[in-house]
Amino acid sequence: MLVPCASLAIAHIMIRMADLPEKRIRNIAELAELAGVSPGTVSRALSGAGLISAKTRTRIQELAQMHGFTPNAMARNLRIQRTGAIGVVIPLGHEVGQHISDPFFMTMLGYLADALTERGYDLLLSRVIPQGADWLDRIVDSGRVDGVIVIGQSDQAETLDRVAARYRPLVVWGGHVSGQVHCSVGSDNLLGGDVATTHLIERGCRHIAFFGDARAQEISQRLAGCRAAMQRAGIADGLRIFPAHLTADDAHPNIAVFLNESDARPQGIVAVSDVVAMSALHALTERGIAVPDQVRVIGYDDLPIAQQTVPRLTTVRQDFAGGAAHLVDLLLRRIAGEDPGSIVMKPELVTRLST
Amino acid sequence: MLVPCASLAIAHIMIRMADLPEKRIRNIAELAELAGVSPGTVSRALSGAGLISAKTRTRIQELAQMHGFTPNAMARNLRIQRTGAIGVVIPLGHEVGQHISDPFFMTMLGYLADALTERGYDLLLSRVIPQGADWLDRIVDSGRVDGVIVIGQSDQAETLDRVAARYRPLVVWGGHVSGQVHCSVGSDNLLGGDVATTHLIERGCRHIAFFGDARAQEISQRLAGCRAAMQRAGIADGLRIFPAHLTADDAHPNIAVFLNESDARPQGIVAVSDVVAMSALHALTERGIAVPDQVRVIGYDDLPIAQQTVPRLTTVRQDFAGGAAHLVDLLLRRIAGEDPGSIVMKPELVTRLST
DNA sequence: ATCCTTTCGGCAATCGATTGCAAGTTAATT
DNA sequence: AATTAACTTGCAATCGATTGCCGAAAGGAT
Repeated sequence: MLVPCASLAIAHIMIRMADLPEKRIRNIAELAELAGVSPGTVSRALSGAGLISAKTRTRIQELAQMHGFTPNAMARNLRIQRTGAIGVVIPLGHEVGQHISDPFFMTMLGYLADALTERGYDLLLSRVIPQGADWLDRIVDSGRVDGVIVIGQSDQAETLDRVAARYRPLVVWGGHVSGQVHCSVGSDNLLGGDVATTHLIERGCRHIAFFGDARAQEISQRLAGCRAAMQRAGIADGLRIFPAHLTADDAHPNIAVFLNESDARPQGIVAVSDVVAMSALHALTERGIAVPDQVRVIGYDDLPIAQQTVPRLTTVRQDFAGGAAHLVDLLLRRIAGEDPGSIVMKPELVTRLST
Repeated sequence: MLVPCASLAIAHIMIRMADLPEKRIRNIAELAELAGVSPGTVSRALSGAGLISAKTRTRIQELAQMHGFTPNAMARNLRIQRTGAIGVVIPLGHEVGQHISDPFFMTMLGYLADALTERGYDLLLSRVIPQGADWLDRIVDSGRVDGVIVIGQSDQAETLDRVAARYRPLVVWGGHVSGQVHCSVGSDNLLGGDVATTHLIERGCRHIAFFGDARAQEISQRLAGCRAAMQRAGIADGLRIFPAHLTADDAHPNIAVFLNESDARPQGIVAVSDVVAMSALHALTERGIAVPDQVRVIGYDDLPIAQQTVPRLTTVRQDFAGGAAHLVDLLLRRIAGEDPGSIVMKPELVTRLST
């Protein structure tokens, strides 16, 4: 059966050419007629399971292969009442400008694609700017997906909770707050913010700037962690907040403005993502401010780019691979009828050269 | 009609709670019974078009809204013979290690998601490692999509041509070669390689290293352009080729090895992507080699990260937004039965500080 | 050779929405 | 008032695969 790829391809072409003039098999009934059996039998033969003799099965399977026939997925879906697809939604709520090409989304998306494909599901990607109250309702009620994964809570916690109350197969990447209705997977943002800030404090920083837009739930949690750490160190009033946008393009000029205005330059910067941290690094380098000697910078996420910056970025690592696996796992269990709870993972400090 | 979000949400919940005990509408027939009309009428009312009196239409639409009913998409798809989804395929052929989180794919994917959503299509994402000859056949024959966009030709030109010969709604992002069967959109890679190399030559480089794996079609074209430029300058033997992997993680150590081994250090590096260029920058910076003073580096793509490197990366810009728009446009025209040809866009030199 | 137990395979209903055709209703015209 | 025209709506077939149920055939045991 094993032949070199090239000749296999050629064989394919020849078979198709020979078949096309003859007849193109469009559905199970036609193949059944060709094989001299009933449509039901063909269905059983192709779907693997079912009571059917081994020889008819292989005969029909070979016939199907020869004619390049695949049963129509839509008809199948309609009958068995599942689509085999999972919706992955990226809500761009609190920042209209945030682009899907943000490496954070993409890293997550890549892992999700892998995990879902592995389990035999397709991935239906939706990028939505949540407006009105029913953006999520439209997706879950569309009947196109068996379940939905939402990447990031943005500022849509209410909507998520409302939909989760009636639609079980919904899992969200993001932070967890007590009383939350929807099932979430994410790292402990409070702890993460604390760890980052504590690290800077240990390095001697007393004036610290937090770069991030606290309207998003995850980020406000990190900010709370940051505050807690400073309070504990007795330097609560050394904190300044700069609502940096997450878009790389926007962040840079804004940060430059901030550094100019800021009367007391911070000794440390807690950035809400590696992308923002990278922009900060860039702005600092450009005006000749040495990192980490004059200002220390810590990022969040530990995306691949964090290792490519100059200097390499100290950051708070989120386990995206593990998170994606959990998201898929919880979702499939919910589809199966179980009711698993949320998962909160521990973030991890990765010390490199920017602090 | 305009009420604050919060109260709208509450109203929603109340309506649902009131309805659930009563009855949940599962299909058009049930809604028809409730409204005292036939299923056909309901279908006409909800699908917008069709001859139906305005008052029955609004009555039924309001009823549907009240019960949160949306017609089943699978049944609809089966009947009208279209899925409303476009498959976007990322073949990871020539490099098994290449990850979907590569910013190049993601930038493209973002633009495609926007363009498709705008036209009312869903995006079904497939990340495949092409093995066997029928990885693409399986996708186009699955009956789950109305058309397919393949991002990157990788080393799969044969397969693409074979499938394109029988499956019309297929468009590929990548280079164009004469005699190619499949419809492609991409920039002129030969010209791009030439432009990049010529730029380095003008800056005084005579020994140039090409960082890229020429097994992929697009890349071999860029290499050819690079060769042409050097030939024209009469320094054809100043070219060295290093088959860098595109993965950021892999590239860095490999590049380090190359710089060690390489007896005559190149004066210029033509990188096959911004990601590879970034790795090169990093490797050079780490061993104290000044860019651009000792070695000049030029990238390819002009991804957002190209502006965030230190020094800012000179690169050959590909117009991804325009490319994505073209991909979608050509695909929809092919679905509609037209037969538009391939598109080759002009790459553009973006001079920054790394050369 | 007969009867009983398995295994195979056919029949037909079903999933839920769409749509051509025809019947029914209302409005308009002479 | 009668006839025609213009709308609405209902009926039923259709998209293509799946699956419960039942008859038929095959194999085994006595």
